[in-house]
Amino acid sequence: MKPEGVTYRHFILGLLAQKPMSGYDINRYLKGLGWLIGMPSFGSLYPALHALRDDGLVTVDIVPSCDKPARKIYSISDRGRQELAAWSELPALSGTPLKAFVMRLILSGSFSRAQVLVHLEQRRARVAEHVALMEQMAAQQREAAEPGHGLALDYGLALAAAELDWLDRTLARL
Amino acid sequence: MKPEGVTYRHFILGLLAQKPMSGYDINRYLKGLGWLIGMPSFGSLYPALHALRDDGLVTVDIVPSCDKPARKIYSISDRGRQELAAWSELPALSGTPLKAFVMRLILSGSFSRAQVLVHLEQRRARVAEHVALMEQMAAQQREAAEPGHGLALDYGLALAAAELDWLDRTLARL
DNA sequence: GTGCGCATGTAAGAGGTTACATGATTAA
DNA sequence: TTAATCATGTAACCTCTTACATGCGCAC
Repeated sequence: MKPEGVTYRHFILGLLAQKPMSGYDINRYLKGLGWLIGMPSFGSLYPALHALRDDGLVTVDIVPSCDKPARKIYSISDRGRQELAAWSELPALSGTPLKAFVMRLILSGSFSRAQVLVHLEQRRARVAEHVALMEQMAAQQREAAEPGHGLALDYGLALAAAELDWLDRTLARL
Repeated sequence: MKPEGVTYRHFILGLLAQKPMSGYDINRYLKGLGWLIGMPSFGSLYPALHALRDDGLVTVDIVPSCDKPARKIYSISDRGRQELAAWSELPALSGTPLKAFVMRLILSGSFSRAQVLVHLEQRRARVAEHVALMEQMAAQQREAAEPGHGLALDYGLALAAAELDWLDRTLARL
């Protein structure tokens, strides 16, 4: 399997593994989670659902309604579950690591406890790496006087510290 | 001017407003800032630079070198500065608010103090909104038992709290 | 002698957003 | 009557990533 950039394909598949939903349901379910990473618009949600159906990874139940358009409830299939399991083993190496991580976090209910721990530890290692990098940069250009850069580094370090803290607390709790 | 999704165009323009750089320089400059939002690859960096040049927003200085390929140092032009000023007034309404915010943060050296404060306050308001939304969702489904969703909300709230804290401290400091 | 840092660039393809189309119901 | 929620979908467009091409110098 290829590394594959941040796609909604497997993310949506994972959501359907938690419980059968329609496209509209998924959209609602994701409200409030999008502030960090942004969430798919209908223009990518519906086509993604169609693709999953065409590939046999999900099945559709059409629930007709008298007045409104028929709801289409998607459920994950056995092949879908296999694909999802394979995907969950892949390291999250994408261009926007935060996005990949948050997606896996949301899906963690479908993964084994061990798998979740691996993801959290991988993320911890990644963040720690970047903290080291940022501290190094901050030290290097103490008087380089690029004010925005300094502000951004400060912001990044603050968020990273909070994230490491959360990761440690969460790892301890499991 | 249209709202315009997250593009590197104005971001790169803003970086060149801080100091003249080559594409390779920009890439180096951005190392370490990418962990949150991801940073442009050469495949988008160089074409963006060419487009800015074609539109007369930047000028190029070719610095030949005996062995290595000639470096091309880009500098912002007056028209570029105008465009950048106009862009900085726009509210950051894109699909990935974090990305838009971090970009403006990095560029804050090119903005007026007042402008920076506006950006920080807008961000504060946004994050506070989402915190309210997340708390509401967390309260609603206390026993809904969607474990991943709960974990993601917890994560989101932790990061949001840290960000609000940073924003308040930074706003107070200016 | 293999890989990395320097330094620029192009082309194909993937993937997403925006805007549109449809249409009933309900609240301000 | 104007707007929002419910509910699905398509198509044009835009942008970015990936992979490639080139080529020197230096370190292991």
